Amino acid sequence: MDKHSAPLDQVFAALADPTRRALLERLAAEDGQTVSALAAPIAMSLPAVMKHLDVLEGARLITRRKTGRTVHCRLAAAPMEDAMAWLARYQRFWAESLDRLAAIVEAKDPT
Amino acid sequence: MDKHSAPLDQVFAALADPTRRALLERLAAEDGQTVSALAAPIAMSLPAVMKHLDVLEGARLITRRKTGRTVHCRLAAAPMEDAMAWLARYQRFWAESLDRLAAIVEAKDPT
DNA sequence: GGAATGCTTATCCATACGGTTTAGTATCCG
DNA sequence: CGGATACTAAACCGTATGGATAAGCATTCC
Repeated sequence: MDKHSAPLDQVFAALADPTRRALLERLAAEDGQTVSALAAPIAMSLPAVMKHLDVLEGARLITRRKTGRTVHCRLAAAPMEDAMAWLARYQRFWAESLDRLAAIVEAKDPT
Repeated sequence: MDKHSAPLDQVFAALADPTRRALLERLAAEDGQTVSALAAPIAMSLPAVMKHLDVLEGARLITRRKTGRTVHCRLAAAPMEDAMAWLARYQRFWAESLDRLAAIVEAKDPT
């Protein structure tokens, strides 16, 4: 189940940057965009965007394929599944705190 | 809904370190542990652990309360909900690829 | 009061990160 | 062939990160 995944370290680190999250969102909206198409709307030099793509590829969140002189990027969301699985183990804690809050509210107002 | 949350940047960055994830896991197992109790099993200086706790507190993933000379840490999982919400938007992409795989398998074996 | 405990602060260090500019390599077009 | 296009590589820079030590407070205990 983690053949397509990268260490959580790299996945979470990759997701910690807003530019990189934006790149993923753009690929989610339209997959297979070229490097320069992705870079165009970003107020940043091409090499800087390249480095972000390197990080995303390192975390296996995208794949790149060169055809001719253009490189197309594809979203590879699989590692996010592991990240979500990790987070899901804590779901009960925020749910629980809501329950506790409800209990407190209930106790304060015994109708 | 994000009153208790920190920017995704900080949450994901906090989660990107294995020491910090381990600290969260330990608090999930037993909440309210003291700083030194948390630090004890970690092969690292106390100040180093302190800095990790600072990062976790900065991401609002824990809270600290001092009583006497001991400080107790409590898990505050709420920001994880935002992180999961962000990831959840991509769930269809990994689900989709599984569907595709299923379709391929099915096509290859037309019984 | 004095010593031990529990945490914090300060300083320092090496490496990683996020950005820049400049230069280089393919590839396509005319 | 020559030039434009699309990306890549290299060098550099400031700041942040993750670690270490050493010293500094409070607080509790004897």
